Amino acid sequence: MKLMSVETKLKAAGMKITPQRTAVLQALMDNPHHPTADDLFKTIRKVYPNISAGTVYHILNTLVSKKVIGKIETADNVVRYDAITEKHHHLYLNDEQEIVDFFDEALSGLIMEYLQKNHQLAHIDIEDVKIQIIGKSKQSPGD
Amino acid sequence: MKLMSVETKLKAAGMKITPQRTAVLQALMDNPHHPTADDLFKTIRKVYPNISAGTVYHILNTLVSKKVIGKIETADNVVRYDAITEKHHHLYLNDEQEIVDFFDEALSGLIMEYLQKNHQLAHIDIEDVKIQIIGKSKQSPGD
DNA sequence: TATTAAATAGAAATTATTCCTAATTAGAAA
DNA sequence: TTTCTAATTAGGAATAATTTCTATTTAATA
Repeated sequence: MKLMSVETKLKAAGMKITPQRTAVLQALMDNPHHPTADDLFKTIRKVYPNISAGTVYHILNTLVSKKVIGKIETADNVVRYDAITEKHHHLYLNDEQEIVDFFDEALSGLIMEYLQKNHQLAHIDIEDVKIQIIGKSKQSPGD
Repeated sequence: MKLMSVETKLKAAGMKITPQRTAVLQALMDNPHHPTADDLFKTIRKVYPNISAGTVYHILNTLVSKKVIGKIETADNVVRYDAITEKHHHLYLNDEQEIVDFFDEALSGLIMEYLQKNHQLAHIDIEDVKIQIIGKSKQSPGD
């Protein structure tokens, strides 16, 4: 899964391979900072100057719906994307300036197990549990 | 904390008490469904017909910055608000159609304790941990 | 009750995203 | 290979959510 090329991923999702899709998915895979659609648009336009913003948005939506990429929740009104589809969590640092991936399968398991016992959740089919760790870098002198 | 009136909350935050602010905070406290700014605007306008949308947005921003209310993260591009500032988690049900509060201090403590030991987080000052439980109501016949 | 800094109304501006349509193109089929 | 066709894209207009602006109003203090 992790090592699939852009084209393999697109094919696996049953999507036609186009230069635009290749560029969008590659740009997202190359950027670990959970970019917005506009971030990606600007990056791609440098090498592919007449790609349309609407196309980038459209491709991102398709990739999300086919579960090739993920969306990230943010407290402002921009959608961020994530090339990593393996279950993982996020570290929201310095007032959401930075969102860092955080992998810890043991923790996910621990929580899942704990939640199974909760009667408030008895009638819920739990699909996923995501943890948001909100914090600040200790060395940052600000505030 | 929980039982403070709207006016007490505003005063405690060092904010002037205005009818608009009172209406916005009261409307949010009366709505457990994590409304958007526009939801609140429409509700308030019924009883206060010439309140301005800009004012509602502005008041909500002020309330968030003074930590009188909270923002909720969503995967689409709308900001939702939460009158409850006590630490709690959220249940995202049926593809985010519904966001339900979930209180479990024991779980929060468990996770905090677990995370303290993680060396990836050694240089992070953890301020909060939020859990998003994504799931579906079992009885829902859809999909 | 007068003063003044802060708050609001209303509208315009901005930002993020979606929608629309004609032109193009990837991949299947011949 | 070439042809065909449904899917994709460019470009721009439209929409939605939110912010900004400015003149007017108002809450709280003196």
